[in-house]
Amino acid sequence: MSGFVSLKKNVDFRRLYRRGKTCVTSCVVAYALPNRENVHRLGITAGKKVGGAVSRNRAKRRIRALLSEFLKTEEFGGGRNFDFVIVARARAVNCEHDKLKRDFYNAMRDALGQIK
RNA sequence: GCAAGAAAGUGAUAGAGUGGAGAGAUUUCCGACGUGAGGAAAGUCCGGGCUCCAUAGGGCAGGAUGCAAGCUAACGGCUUGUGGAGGCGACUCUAAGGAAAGUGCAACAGAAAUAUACCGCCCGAAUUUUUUGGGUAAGGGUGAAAAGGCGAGGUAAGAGCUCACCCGGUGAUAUGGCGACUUAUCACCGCUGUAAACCCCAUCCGGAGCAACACCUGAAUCGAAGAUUAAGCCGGCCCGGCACCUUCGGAGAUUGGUGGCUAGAGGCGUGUGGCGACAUACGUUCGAGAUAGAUUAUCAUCCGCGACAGAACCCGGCUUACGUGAUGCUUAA
Repeated sequence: MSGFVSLKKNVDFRRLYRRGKTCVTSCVVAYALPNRENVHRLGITAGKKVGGAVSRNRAKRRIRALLSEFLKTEEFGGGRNFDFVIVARARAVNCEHDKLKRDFYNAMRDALGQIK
């Protein structure tokens, strides 16, 4: 995995919700903000609306896999490091992979585009 | 009807964890095992281990349990039985002590709900349409429930008022059984239901939990000692004081790390004992232990088209959820 660590503290989540650049799609909500660390950091939120423990774990796994894929693509230039918070919505559990991937990529492009 | 069990497979690409080496939050390389989610991991309803705290002994309060004998580390669990209920049957269900210790409650209906008299029946009185005093609980009607049932005697009419038989209860004796209980005889009684109302009786129960607990690191801070003048502050300088630095000791925070942590009241097989739960001997077998939390993502193929659902200290149960396929024995037609 081309590296990121997990975002743990509630303070960090609140900072992203308040100041981060955001984009909403039907499957996910993405927040992004450049950080001063030398790694990317990722926090995933899957609330009770998503489902039970099985559903929530599945949503988190799908999103984590997509992000590691995304960080390796050409269009993500690199250079700076970012904090991400991805909120999983109920559809992220069972929808088609293509749709989730399209939504996720759109959300990330949009959020990162706002920063640049 | 019962019992016991399964909980899709294969391949490709990418990734994760674990071990080692470099590197030093990220990351690079190498290797191994083919390694890894449940029957309920769930609900957190009981019980136990383990840890810390409390504890002379006893009682009250509070809570739990409630047919018997057994099994078990223990249990509110399980086994085998007893009584009761259901089913043609295989079989299933049962929170099953006490209402004859006391208190409470019993809507509506009904005359009356633990004590009574609306209609009726009988006797008397007045009036002769009826009214009124008394007796009675056979009959009517109400209700979830109405004074044990039926027959005879008895009576003005009736009534366990008396008697025979039956039904039920309590007690005593005897029979069989370790026991719950069973069967029989005798005596007394005829008493509404409700204890998942209070209550009574018997038995049991200290509290909190792995975010327990132990250790390491040691921020601000306190005390003591020391050291440097080239270096901060106090006035121009020295001394001195404060701060800084070093050492020792105290106290130890949010955070962080390590242990606790997984081989166990374990699984499987065979033998022995037991109707059985289970016990025991021997043999054999095993390996998630994460810490924002891994145990996958995507595609292909296949078919029966994939239910309920995600370990968090560990075990024994209970309860609840669950698509499909399939096994054995038995019952009825």
